Amino acid sequence: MEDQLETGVADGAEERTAPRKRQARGERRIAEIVAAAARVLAAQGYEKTTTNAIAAEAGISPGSLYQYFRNKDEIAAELATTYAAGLRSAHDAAFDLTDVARLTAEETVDRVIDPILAFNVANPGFKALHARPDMPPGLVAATQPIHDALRGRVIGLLETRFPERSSVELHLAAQLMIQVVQAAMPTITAADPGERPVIITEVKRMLSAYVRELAVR
Amino acid sequence: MEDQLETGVADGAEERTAPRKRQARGERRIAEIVAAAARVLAAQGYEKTTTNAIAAEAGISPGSLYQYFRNKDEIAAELATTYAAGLRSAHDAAFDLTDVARLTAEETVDRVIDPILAFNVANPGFKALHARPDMPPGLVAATQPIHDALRGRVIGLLETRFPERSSVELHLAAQLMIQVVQAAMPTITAADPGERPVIITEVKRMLSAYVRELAVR
Amino acid sequence: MEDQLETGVADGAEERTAPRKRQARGERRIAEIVAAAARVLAAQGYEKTTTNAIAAEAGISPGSLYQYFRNKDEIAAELATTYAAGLRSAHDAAFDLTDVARLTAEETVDRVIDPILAFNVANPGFKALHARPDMPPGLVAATQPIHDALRGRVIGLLETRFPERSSVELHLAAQLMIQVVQAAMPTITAADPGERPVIITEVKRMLSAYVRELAVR
Amino acid sequence: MEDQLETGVADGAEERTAPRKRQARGERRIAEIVAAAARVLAAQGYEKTTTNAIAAEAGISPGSLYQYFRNKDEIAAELATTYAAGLRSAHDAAFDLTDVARLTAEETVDRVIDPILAFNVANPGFKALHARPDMPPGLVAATQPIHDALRGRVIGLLETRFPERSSVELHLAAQLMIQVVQAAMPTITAADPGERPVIITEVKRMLSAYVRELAVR
DNA sequence: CATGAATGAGGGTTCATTCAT
DNA sequence: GATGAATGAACCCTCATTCAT
Repeated sequence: MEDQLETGVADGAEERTAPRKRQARGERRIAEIVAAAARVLAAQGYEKTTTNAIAAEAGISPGSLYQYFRNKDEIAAELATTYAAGLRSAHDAAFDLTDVARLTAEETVDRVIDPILAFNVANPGFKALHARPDMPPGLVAATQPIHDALRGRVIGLLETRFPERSSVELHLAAQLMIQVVQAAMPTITAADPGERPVIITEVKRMLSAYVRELAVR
Repeated sequence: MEDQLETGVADGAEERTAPRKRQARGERRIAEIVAAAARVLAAQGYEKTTTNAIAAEAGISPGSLYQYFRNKDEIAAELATTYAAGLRSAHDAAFDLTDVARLTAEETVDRVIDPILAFNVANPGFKALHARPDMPPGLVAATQPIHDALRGRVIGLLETRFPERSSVELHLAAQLMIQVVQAAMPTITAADPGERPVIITEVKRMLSAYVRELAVR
Repeated sequence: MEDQLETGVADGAEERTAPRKRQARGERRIAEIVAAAARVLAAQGYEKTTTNAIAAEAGISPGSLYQYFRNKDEIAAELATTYAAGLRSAHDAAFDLTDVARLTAEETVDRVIDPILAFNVANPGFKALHARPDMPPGLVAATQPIHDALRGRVIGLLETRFPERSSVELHLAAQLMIQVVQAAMPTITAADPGERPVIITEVKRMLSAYVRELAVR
Repeated sequence: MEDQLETGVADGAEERTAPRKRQARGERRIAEIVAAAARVLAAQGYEKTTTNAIAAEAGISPGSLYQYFRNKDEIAAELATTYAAGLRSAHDAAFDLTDVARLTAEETVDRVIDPILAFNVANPGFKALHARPDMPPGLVAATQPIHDALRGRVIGLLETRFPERSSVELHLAAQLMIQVVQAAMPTITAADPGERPVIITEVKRMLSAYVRELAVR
């Protein structure tokens, strides 16, 4: 899954000059650092994650970090961007809007939730980046794209499913649905793997009920 | 315990009041410190809250903090206890289990949520104390009572309303409902006060739908 | 043995006015504080002994300490003085210079050492007051009387026993003998009580050999 | 270990020296810090020695200390190790067990004491590291090797000289002899350099007498 | 570019001492 | 006098960041 972190990033800008290689190397380094940050973040949480620990995990010197990032928050921001991309492509794989109108509430919910769940489980550092009261402003800004991308997807799905509902309504609904999943995530990941389906089912029940309510509102 | 301090000093009326006054002063100080901590916590979040900042906010010296608390976590723990009590009494005012069985889903949800919402709005430091992956163990322990108390209330209400549901089911349902509210709280408090009712309504819709689903499951 | 701490201090100045009682109370307080200090010192060592701990042990408030002593060192100084007196009277009981000239080396050594050993064992706080490189100057000065008193006694004994030896020689010899005992004290007190006699015997052997050497020098 | 750091970097000569230089710099820094610690320790004693003072004395920042040592005790431990090595080699220079059996008591004593005396005079920080009741456990452990090494030497010498004595006896004798020297050290170093020989002679007399007693016991 | 030693402002906490009551 | 809350400088240590090599 850490591999994913590099996917979709370094391709597309294949120039053929000397700087290119350096550029490529730089991007690889950035990816390595970000992957290291993800690992440390997953293990320690945001506040207890030190830049030295990230550097050590990435196998480079502390000083080198600052060749690529101006400060700690910027690393987190880059990781957030990476996560946004990863989540986007995870959703891409599952999303197919062609027959959304015919989906049951349960199916709709599955389409929204399952990729999020899978992504959270596969990327344990993800949760350390969630909006929290004491997040530094820079990180808040950096985290925004993730949420925007995610919400955009869900809004798109809801719009297709409920064309009669207002944009504001769906915006709010999408946000709320996502928040519910994220709120339940710690409980899910902390639970015994065998117990997780029970919790997930409960979350889905709530969301399905909500989607149904949205239909008849 | 406090009484004991006064016992055995049978002579002199001022001997009886002096300790009480000091006692009272001590409790007032503790309350002041905790209130100051709540303010700083609300503004800065847990990790960025320094003991010096709490002391300054409370108008005392750093050393004085430690006359009343052994360390930073203990201050947070005391605040958590205070919040637990506040939340309990907020719920007490709203809770009346006598006719719960006749409640509609909407009414049930209101009973659960409204006190929580009001409490969160009134106590902006509350959110800084929520369980997070990188919380110090002492704070985790200190925060537990709040969650337990809250969940206990909600479980009690659900049990009365849905006697046919299993304890495990209701336990999970209660936890999930609370998580939803807490997850939506940042959005609510961050929103323009005029916009809040819309968001709150949406949250309640989701929960009401869930409660209804719980009834017919 | 703590009783001893009060002995020989408060008597001799028995005035009969109002201040007298207060004076007496003050001296009793001082004695209590000093005794408390001795206990804490014995348990914690000099550096780890806090004035608050002494106050608590004495059953008074920190502020009250400073009614009787200007600072921490002064308490230690007073304890040192008390110890000097105690040691003096301990020696008084054992010393009888009338027939010293006829004493064997072993007997001479016993006379010097036994009271010191007994005193050290009985007053576990004594060792915390010994001259050490990091002692505050005030305490150094305060400790001096103990050593002077002790050395004075031993010099007196040696002078009687070895009238032919120069004062400088005996001064040095006395100091050295005392140092040896003090140096061995931690080993003795730390040892299993059953093992102590073996160590003590060894110390005495060394000193006896030295005293004999002093005779034939 | 150090070698390993250089292995696997087969290209480039500067690649081979750079680590060595850095390594060397690190070891020099450690030595500087330890030397600074010795100076501060000599002047202030263990408890009053602050890490900031050591850093200042070493001409570095407080934080830099912790690049090389995990905490204050570890610095002391390193100094203790250094002292142990220094003392060992000081003894090595003076020790030659081949003809110990023929040594007079005086010569035996000289062999034991002279290196210790010289070492103490040359290393004024040494005394601050001696076992005391209130020493932090880490320092106790760190100091142990010094004493063990020293005692081992003396025991070895005594065993060669007095093969008929039991191991327990010699163990005790060695410890006592060392304690005597250490106990007399403050007096010696504090004394006017011109006066020192007199004191030293006296100490040696006592120990010689003891060694003689050991022979005829 | 890479290194990793160096920095130094704070962080939480302690404690001898003071002072209002 | 007695109290104990209050003080605040200082302690040990951390870590994001910089800089000489």
